[in-house]
Amino acid sequence: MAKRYWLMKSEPDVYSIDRLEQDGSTSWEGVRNYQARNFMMEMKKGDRVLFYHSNAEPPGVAGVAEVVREAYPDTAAFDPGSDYHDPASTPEKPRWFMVDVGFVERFPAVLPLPELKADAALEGMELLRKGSRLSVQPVSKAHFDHVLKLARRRR
DNA sequence: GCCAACGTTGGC
DNA sequence: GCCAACGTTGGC
Repeated sequence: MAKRYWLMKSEPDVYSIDRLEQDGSTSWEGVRNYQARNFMMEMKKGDRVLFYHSNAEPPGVAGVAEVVREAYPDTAAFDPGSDYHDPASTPEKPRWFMVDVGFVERFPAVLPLPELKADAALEGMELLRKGSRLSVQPVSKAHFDHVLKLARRRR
C-alpha cells in the first residue's frame, strides 16, 4: 500500500519537535478522541507526519516525523496516576491506542498557521477548516509536499 | 483571558 | 433518540 501522510498536533509545552529530535522517537500517548484514534490505527510504518505545534506562539508546522511503530494499546490509559487514565480502557479490552513516531526533520523556523491559511494551494486542508480540533488527521500528498516546499522556502 | 466550535454525557 | 449541560481544544 502506498505511503500515507498525516498531521499530528502537540502542544510544545507538553512535547515539542525539539524533544522529539533529542529523543529520536516517542510513543504518541494520550489521544482520547475516537476519530483521531481511528486514524492512528490506519497508520503504517514509514508514513510521514507533519508535526504541528498547537497552543503555541506561533502555532504552526514545526517539522516532520514518521511512523516507526504501528498502533498498539495506549498504556497510559491503564495508569490511575496518569493524566490520560481512562478506567473504561483495560489491558484485556483496550479502548485507546497509540503509535510511535520517529524524528525526521525540524524546520529552521515554524511554518506559521496564518501563512498556511493564506496559501490557496492548501485549500481544503483539515487543519484549516473552521472549528477543526482534530489532533490526528490525514493530509493529501499534494498538501504535504506543498507544506515542505513552503518550509524550505523560509530558509 | 475569551470564546467559538466541537465531542461526550446522561436525563428523559 | 433527542438535546441540554458540560468539558475541552486551540486560535486569537
